Amino acid sequence: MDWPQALRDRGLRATPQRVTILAELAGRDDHPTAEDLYRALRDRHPTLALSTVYSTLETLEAAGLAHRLSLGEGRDRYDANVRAHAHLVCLGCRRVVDVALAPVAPPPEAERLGYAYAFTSVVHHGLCPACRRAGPTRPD
Amino acid sequence: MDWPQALRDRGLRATPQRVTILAELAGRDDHPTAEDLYRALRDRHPTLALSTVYSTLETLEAAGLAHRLSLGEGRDRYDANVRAHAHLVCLGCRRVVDVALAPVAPPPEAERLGYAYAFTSVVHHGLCPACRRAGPTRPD
DNA sequence: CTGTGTGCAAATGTTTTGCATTCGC
DNA sequence: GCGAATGCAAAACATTTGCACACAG
Repeated sequence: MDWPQALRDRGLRATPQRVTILAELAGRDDHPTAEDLYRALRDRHPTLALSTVYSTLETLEAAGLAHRLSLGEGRDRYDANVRAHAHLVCLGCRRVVDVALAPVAPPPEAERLGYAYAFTSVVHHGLCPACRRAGPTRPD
Repeated sequence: MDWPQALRDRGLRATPQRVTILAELAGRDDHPTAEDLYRALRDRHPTLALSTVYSTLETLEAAGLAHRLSLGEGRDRYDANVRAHAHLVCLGCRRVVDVALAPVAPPPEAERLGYAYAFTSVVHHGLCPACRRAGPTRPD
């Protein structure tokens, strides 16, 4: 994938920081946080600032090149998978995997209340195999 | 509703703080944050501490008397409506309303990957009537 | 009485902001 | 060269924690 081009196509400047962050995010499927990305890129990019990671992620999200996930963990995760999909979160280890998104209808209230419906986000929860084994009794 | 009893039924001490917080939360449908509740109760309950609101909300959630909503606003909201329902969030003003929850199936990946499926949360997004009028062009 | 809950203050962790410097275009 | 992006440090927030005192059961 030509990340510099993808950036310019949306009218964004293709700075090395943006390209690196976008490539790193797109290259992993573990839904990293800003800090995760920062730590992963520090070696290759010693002058990279954490605040640049934050502002870049905000920019990427606004440009539709990344999605932000707020799962109630105190920090946000990011996802370069921009195709429609749902998430499956482990209640034990908090791992997040992308899963298929079944078609969702807007709620009847949307029309009744006069909302312009936009989209729906779906987050499934469960216990992953490893956590099932680790602690069979764990509601969390 | 007998809040002290509801608390004791779950094995919790019915302190005045808990009763007041639970009653306030149950009496509103705007999905307040911890700070919102704290500010609303301050007058009636001058010695109430914000940290008590936080710990009480955590306790109520663990007891199944409240739900926590993480909508990516930087702070969490709470909801005493414990019946299964979805949420509809306005992209403009961030207002949150409860809406009907259509039946959701666990994603096929849950079984395929060996997850013990638990539950799914559904958040719809749209523009409320007021925000549609205010700014017709506003992706957010 | 006893142990749990509260209040207060300080700490923590994430995200944001201000500003001078750098660099893509 | 110009204006947008970056890096760095400091600030702003939400939330958590430690601990002495208060109170529900």
